[in-house]
Amino acid sequence: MLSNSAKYALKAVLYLALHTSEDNKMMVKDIYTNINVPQSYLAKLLQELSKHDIISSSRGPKGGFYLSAKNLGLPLIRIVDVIDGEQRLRSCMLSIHECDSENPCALHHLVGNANSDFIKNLEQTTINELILEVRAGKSVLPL
Amino acid sequence: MLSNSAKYALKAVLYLALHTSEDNKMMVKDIYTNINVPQSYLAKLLQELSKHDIISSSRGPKGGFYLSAKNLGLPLIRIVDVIDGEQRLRSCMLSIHECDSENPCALHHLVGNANSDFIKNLEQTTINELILEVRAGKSVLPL
DNA sequence: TCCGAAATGTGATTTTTATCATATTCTGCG
DNA sequence: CGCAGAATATGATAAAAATCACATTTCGGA
Repeated sequence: MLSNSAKYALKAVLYLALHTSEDNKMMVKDIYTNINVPQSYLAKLLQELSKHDIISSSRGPKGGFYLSAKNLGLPLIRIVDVIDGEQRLRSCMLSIHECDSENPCALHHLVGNANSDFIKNLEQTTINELILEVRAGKSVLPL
Repeated sequence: MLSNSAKYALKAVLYLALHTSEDNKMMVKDIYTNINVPQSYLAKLLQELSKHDIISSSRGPKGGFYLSAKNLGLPLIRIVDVIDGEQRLRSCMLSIHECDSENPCALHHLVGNANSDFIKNLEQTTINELILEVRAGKSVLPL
């Protein structure tokens, strides 16, 4: 469903959302231990996210990664689409091309709306909204 | 969610369910073209399924793979558990161990009951039930 | 202006998954 | 019995995903 990379990326972004801001950046080496992702792998992922303007960064001393207000408004789907590509999440359970709700493959009913609901949620929920829930204690981030 | 192998296995089993029986067996070479799975890869998967008594087989001339009445009564989950292992399907969206509905991780709500519903369906639906739906025209198997 | 701290870019290595190939064993039939 | 047709066993190769390593660029501050 989600690749390891996408999960890592989500974790990292959520962590940044909780702990950084424009004037409180964070370096990879201070992040990776906290979210339990291999250092240089995380570095690569963050660079990718940064390149696609999903997170922000600045180099040099006092530099690091962070989330701007603008970044916080992005829907979660952006993260997984950038890392996994848009296909992966949206492919049919049996990887059959001609499968949709009009012409459902045999497993379609079993999945039900599971997958499409999940995608819809990822599209409609912003990073910020998710963080608000965490702060409100409605969910947890035991990264 | 499901590995390629698991998808292949599901396709193969469904195909066998539709087209074989105790006295109408089928060889890999007559199956693989129909379900669009590489021949020797399919062979390996069928052997694995056979070893775990999910499908039946017999060697020699007039031999091949088939589904017995007993096989038909198995729940679909058996197929994916044998091929993918029991962990894969059941791991949390962020691969966080301590994540369940009691103590939901941040993404838990986004997935909603999607995943657990799917698993439940796989557990409760037998191969035969699925095939009946296909025969009744309620769903399609464009393998 | 120069040094060091940080991200960035590039590519090599390892591990897992998918795929292919081939030798071996079993079994029905003449 | 013996041969040919089938699954079974084993392991080699290819491709993709995950991981690691290091040289390069950029930038703030002394």
